[in-house]
Amino acid sequence: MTGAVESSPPRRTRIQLEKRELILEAALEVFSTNGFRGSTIDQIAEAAGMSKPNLLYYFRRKEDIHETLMQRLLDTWLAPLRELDDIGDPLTELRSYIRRKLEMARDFPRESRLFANEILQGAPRIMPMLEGELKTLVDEKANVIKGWMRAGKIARTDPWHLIFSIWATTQHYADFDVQVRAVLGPDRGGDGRFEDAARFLEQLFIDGLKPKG
Amino acid sequence: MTGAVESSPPRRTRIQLEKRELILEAALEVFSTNGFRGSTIDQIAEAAGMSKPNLLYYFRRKEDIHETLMQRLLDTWLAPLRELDDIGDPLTELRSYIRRKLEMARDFPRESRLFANEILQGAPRIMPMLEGELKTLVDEKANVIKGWMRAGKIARTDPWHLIFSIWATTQHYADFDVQVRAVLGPDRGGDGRFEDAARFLEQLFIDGLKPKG
DNA sequence: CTAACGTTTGTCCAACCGGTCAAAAATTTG
DNA sequence: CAAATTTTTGACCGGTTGGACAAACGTTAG
Repeated sequence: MTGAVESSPPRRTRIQLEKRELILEAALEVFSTNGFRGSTIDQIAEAAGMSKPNLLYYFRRKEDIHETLMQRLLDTWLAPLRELDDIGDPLTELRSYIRRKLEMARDFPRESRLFANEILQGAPRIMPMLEGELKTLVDEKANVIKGWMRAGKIARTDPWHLIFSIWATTQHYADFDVQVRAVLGPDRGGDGRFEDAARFLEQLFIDGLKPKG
Repeated sequence: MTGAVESSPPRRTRIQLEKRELILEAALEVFSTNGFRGSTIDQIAEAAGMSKPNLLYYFRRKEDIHETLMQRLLDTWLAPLRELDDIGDPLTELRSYIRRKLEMARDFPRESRLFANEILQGAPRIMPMLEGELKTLVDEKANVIKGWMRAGKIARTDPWHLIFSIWATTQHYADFDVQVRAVLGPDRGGDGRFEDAARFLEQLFIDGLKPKG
C-alpha cells in the first residue's frame, strides 16, 4: 500500500538539508500545539521564516512534513524502552526507565504532544507501526518483566499494564502540562515540579512493586 | 472579558430542547475524534441528521456548541473527585476513587478525549476554570489526603502528584485507547482489558500507599 | 380559514487553505 | 565573466468552510 520504496535517497544540497531542518523544527512547534488539521502551511512557513511557496519547494505536501516528523519521533520515542534490559537489577532497571521517560517528557514536550495528538485522533497515520514495531517491542519487554516476576525480583502483576502506567504517568507531565501548572499554581508549578514528580513516581512504583518480605 | 451574563436563560420550546440535545450528542462524537478545528459544521449536522443552516438555527456559531459541550463536561468530569470524602477508610476511599475514574474512562471515552484535546492545545477555552474551580477542588482534596498521611493511614507522599497519577493512569485507557488495543492485540484488547486495568491499578496504588508495618 | 410563530432549507458569500506556476533572484559552475 | 542550476517569491486557482439570509414549510391558536 504505502510501500513506495525510496530506491535512492534524493541527493540534497547543504542548503536543502539546512532548510528542511528549519522547517521540521518549525512544524514540530506548530503541529504539536494545533494538531495536524489545526495547523496551516502558512503558520509553519512563518515560524520557519520563509514564504509558503518556498516551504513547498522543500516539502511538496503538508502531509510530507508531518510524516517525516513522525518517523523521526518514533525512533527517539521508543529508545528508553529499548534500553530496558535484563542485565541489571530489576528494580533499578525499572526505576531508571521511569526516570528516562520523565526526562523525555521534560525535555521533549512537543514531541510528546505531537504523538498524543496522533493517538487521540485514532492514529490514522501510524496504526501499522503500533500493531507492528511497537507491539513487538512491548511484548518482548513484557516477557523480560515476567521473568523478573517469576524470579521473585518484583511483585507479580500485569507487565503490559505496568508499561502503560509508566507511559501514562510520565507523559502526563508533557501532554497535560498546562493543567499541572494551573493546579500547582505559580509557587509549585515552576521548574521544580519535575523533581517532585520524579520523587513521587519512584515511591509509587517502587514501593508498589517491591516483593513482599 | 467573557463575562456576558445571560441575564435570563432563553425561553426554549420542546423541539428546541430536543434538537439541541441531538446536536450536542453529534458534536461530542465529531469533536472528540477530530478536535475543534478538525471538525466541520457539516459533519456535525450530518451526524445529527439535519442540514447545516438548520443546525445554525439552534447554535449560532460553531464555538457555541463547543462551549456548551465543555461546560457540561466539566461538571460530570470532576464529580468523582468531589465524592472523595473524609468519612470512610482512606485506602478504601482512594480505591473507589480510582475505580470511579476508570469507569468514566470506560463509559465516557468521548468526553475524556474532548477534554484531552482541549488541554493538549493549551486549554485556550477553559484556562480560567483550571486555575479557579479545578485548583480549588484539588487543593481541598489534597488537604484531606494530607490529613490521612499525618494520621498514618497512608504512606507520606505528594497528594497533588498522587491525584495527577490517578488521572493519568485512568484517562490513558480512554485517550490512548487505540494504542492500548494495538499493543494488547485482538486477544487481550477486548472488553476484558478494563478488568485487567482495574486489577493492576489497584495493586499498583494500594500496595504503594499502604503504610509500612 | 388565517394570521402568527416556529422550523427548515437552498442559495449565496467572503475568507481561508493547500497547492501550482512562471518568472525573478541568487548561487554555483566552468 | 557568462551559462547553468538552485532557490525564492508574487500571483493565482479550485475547493472547503463558517456563516448569512430570505423564502418556503409546518404548526398552532384564535
